[in-house]
Amino acid sequence: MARLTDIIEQMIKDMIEENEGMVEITRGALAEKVDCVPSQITYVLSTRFTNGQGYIVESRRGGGGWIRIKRIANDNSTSNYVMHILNGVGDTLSRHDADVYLTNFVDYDIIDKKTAVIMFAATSDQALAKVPPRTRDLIRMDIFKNMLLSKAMQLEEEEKKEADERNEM
Amino acid sequence: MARLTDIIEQMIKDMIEENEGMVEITRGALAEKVDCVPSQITYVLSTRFTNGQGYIVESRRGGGGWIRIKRIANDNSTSNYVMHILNGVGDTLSRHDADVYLTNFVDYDIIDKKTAVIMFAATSDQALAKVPPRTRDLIRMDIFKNMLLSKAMQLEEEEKKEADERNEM
DNA sequence: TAAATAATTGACAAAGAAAGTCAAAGTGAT
DNA sequence: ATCACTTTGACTTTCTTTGTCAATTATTTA
Repeated sequence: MARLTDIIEQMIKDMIEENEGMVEITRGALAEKVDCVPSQITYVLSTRFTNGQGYIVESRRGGGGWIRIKRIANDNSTSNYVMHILNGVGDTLSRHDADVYLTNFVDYDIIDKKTAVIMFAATSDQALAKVPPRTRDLIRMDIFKNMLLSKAMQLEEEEKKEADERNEM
Repeated sequence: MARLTDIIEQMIKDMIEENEGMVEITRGALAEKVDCVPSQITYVLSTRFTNGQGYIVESRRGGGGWIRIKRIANDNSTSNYVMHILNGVGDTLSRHDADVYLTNFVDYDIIDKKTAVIMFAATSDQALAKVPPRTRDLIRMDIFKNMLLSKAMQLEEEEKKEADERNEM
């Protein structure tokens, strides 16, 4: 089961973790360590470290080249952040991408793990089994957006309440 | 006559039993063991391991793909209650009935209000606007059951943890 | 200094390895 | 004989792995 992809993904994430949000590698060296072709690294980066997944990847070719992977910091207010995501996403959402978003939200403390599990359940393939495959990702997105919108409203209310309490002092 | 379906069903259930509620298989391998076409496994999963029957099935395609089957253990009071509800409801769920159930769950302290709001959003007509009206209530029920099942699993885990803590004293 | 060479990553395509879908054909109860 | 359930298989979609060649940059050499 240990897919190469997953091993590489984890290695990079560990490195990022150890390095406070940023890591610089050379593709060839990492490939050698994992014993795979270099383009495998490229593949992992393009499927697991995209913008939507909260990463910025920069690189430089040529002798002495490198690949730098940064984790995007989340310094907005949380309700703003959610609204930002909400506006950025398109019309369709694969099961996998839903998972990625939710994991991110949990990591950034926007939703708690229990809520994430519920949201995952609501957008799972099993829940949508009776939806024709053609439209499944569309429906999934609608459900996801609706839940997220509710969440954003909850967050906004909480933030407002907190602000009020501060003002009363 | 031992139907293939039944044999496969039993095999999977045995595996789940041995594995504390969860197994991960590859469809092809299991099919080979039973000497049937892979889609037979799919059939068994979709008829015998549904949400209503207390199972959550996830999968992933592609190289290194898998199918994961989780069952709710069902030996605890609250999760038992939720499962009871889950089995009692039919195959379809109107928007209004969803609302009634959720209000009830909140009243009975099975889910908190925030979660209820999320679950409401997931089953709202707006979320399901693109689902043809004829099947909308069916899909709504599937989503509802999936979320509820996840919730039941969470509750069960919590209860187990609490019991453990009591035992440690 | 200009040109060649070596060292890197990038883009994309092809092949491989799963699982998913769907409809047709088979079986068994009633 | 019908109806629901099972079984099968061809085809599709998704994800992974590998490979090739192009683009870019640094370094060496003439």
